[in-house]
Amino acid sequence: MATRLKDIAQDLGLSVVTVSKVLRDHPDIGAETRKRVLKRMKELNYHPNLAARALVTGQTWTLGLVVPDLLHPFFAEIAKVISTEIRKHGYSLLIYSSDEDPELEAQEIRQLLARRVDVIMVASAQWTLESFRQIEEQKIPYILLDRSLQGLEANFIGVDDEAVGALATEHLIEQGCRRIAHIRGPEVSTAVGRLEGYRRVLASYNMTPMPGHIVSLGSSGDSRGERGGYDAARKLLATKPRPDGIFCFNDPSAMGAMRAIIDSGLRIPEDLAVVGCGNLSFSDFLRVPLTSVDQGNEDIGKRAAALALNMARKRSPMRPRAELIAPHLVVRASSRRMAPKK
Amino acid sequence: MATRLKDIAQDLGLSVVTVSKVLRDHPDIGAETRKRVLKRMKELNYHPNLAARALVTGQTWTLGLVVPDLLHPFFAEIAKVISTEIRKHGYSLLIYSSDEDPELEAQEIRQLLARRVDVIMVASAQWTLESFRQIEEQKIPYILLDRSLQGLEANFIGVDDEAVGALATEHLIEQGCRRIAHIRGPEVSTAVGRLEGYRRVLASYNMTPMPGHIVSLGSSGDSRGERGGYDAARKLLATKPRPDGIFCFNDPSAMGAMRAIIDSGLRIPEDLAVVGCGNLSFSDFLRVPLTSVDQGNEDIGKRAAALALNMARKRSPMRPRAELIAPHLVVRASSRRMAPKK
DNA sequence: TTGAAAGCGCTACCAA
DNA sequence: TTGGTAGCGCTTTCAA
Repeated sequence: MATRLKDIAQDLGLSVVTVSKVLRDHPDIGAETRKRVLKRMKELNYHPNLAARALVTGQTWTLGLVVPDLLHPFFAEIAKVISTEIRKHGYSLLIYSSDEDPELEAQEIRQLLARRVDVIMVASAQWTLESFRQIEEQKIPYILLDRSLQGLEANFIGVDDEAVGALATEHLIEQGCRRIAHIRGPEVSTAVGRLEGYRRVLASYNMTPMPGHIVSLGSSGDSRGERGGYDAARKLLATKPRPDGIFCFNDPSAMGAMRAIIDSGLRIPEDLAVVGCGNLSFSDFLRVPLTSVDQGNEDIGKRAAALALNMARKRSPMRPRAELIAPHLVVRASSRRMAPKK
Repeated sequence: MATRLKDIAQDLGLSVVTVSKVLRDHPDIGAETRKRVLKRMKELNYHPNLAARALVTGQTWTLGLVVPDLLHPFFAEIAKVISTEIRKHGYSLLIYSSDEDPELEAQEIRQLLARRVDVIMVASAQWTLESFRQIEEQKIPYILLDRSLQGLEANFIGVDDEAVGALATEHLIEQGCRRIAHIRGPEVSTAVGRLEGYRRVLASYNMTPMPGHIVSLGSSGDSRGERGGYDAARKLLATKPRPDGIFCFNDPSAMGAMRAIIDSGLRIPEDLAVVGCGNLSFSDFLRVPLTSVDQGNEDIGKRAAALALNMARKRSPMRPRAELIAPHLVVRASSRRMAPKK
């Protein structure tokens, strides 16, 4: 059906090998021959069969990416950046969305193994290390994105989550908040780290979270956390004393929380200051523009792409390395209670 | 490196063929043999090499998707839904983000051809039909998503854009708007269709767009249209008479437009009603919750997946078919100027 | 500078 | 029920 090297070779009275060499810019080919071959390739609209090539070379020129939710702008951006960066070097990206389901994720990783991708990247919802042991067994290089796993010494690229929590909490304190609550995420490293940073800063100010002031984002399934943030904030608003500042695990949950606050007739930031994390592109357009910790989404994607390309080329495994990205705060109306200090 | 059929066959004193048959659940295999083989496969953590299989069968079990901007929630949702749907049937998805660049898109389509994916899906930023002629030449089935192309008789799945424009415009008229402006999108079928619907409804009410009341979203590069919407709205606000309603090409541009309106001290919807399109998940959380035309994102993804699976199986090409999805309006505060009629 | 032979891991076909 | 042979389209190696 599709044109093959053989067709071109026959047309031109050459051998398949010669044509193959032209295809790959092999040096020892006569200028005239090369020209003829290239011309014929163009005429026939020839595309080399990458599956066949992969079978011989062992390289698929394909990378794999598994994220928990491709619709979440954070992961969408990472996917987009990686895809764009690696394309420049001839690689393509298989993308899977695991829906935060460890079983689905494991299945997707198995797919990636069967497809012999050159590098696997995962933002994992996994509880166990089994999937990663399997990857290691096949000697396929892999990178953990955003979320690290206990007991797994692997390449990791993500934000410094403790710094995220610290930054947000410190900011709220500076804005005069004294009863700072936290809406925490699920049991993955990001949520744990942010909680840790929050606790650490409070402690350093001799403060301590009041009872009921750390509440969990329920796993509301498909949603990114808007619903969970709403519900969590309702709980917080019912506590006494009421918090005067909330650090939310991420921006969607912060959006939900802000809605709950506004619905209850309170003002942001006067009655309650809110800080999120992710600095999503629409933060500026919300009812109250949202202060958020920026985790350098694009940076994460770019570094992941660069590392992956590096690993795809190297045959010898390198020592796993963790790249922690420093977060920074973007202050907007949702937390601005003091005049900016100079 | 990785385990092969041959390894398992040797271990068990069987032929490769027999093992291969077990792998594919071929009926005529002894129960005992099957059990032994499966056991050994599990032990060795065997994954069939799909590249090798693809070479023989001509099927890659891979579908390709090209979108203009994976970070745009509309396309992110389509990508996610398709990926999720096809996985159930053993297919994986290669995703590319073309950045609205026809040249990049053409390149990505060429990649997909080289990779012999079973079906190609494209939300195209193309001006010419060349890429699609190439796809046709290779006899790879393809589906156009969201945007159709003039003169190309192809499978298409997307919203009925004229209906989108009509729905939005009619709604604004019902809300008492009399000078309805339109912020139109770039020169692709979606923008053209929505403009057409807008014009048609105005005409049916014996209205006509005032001079300067149709303004173009500039191509502000990477952005989804927030910036373009802002700039476009500024232009509209400077016209006399000023519009009292704006139908925006999509939600991001509507967000930008609303910001411009608020910045200029006008009220939404009292002074100016705004309607967007896309019904993105955060529409509810904006400064003024945004009325938007829902184009059935999930539905588009599901139908695309179903059609693609169908095409991947069939060897015989079917007649191209267009599936138009009927949009519906989601009314929120940004346009609600009248009490709901009963 | 060119090409013949071998083989990548798997499946299709047909014979035992 | 099992397996030998051939071959998918390409690259690698080595000889001409």
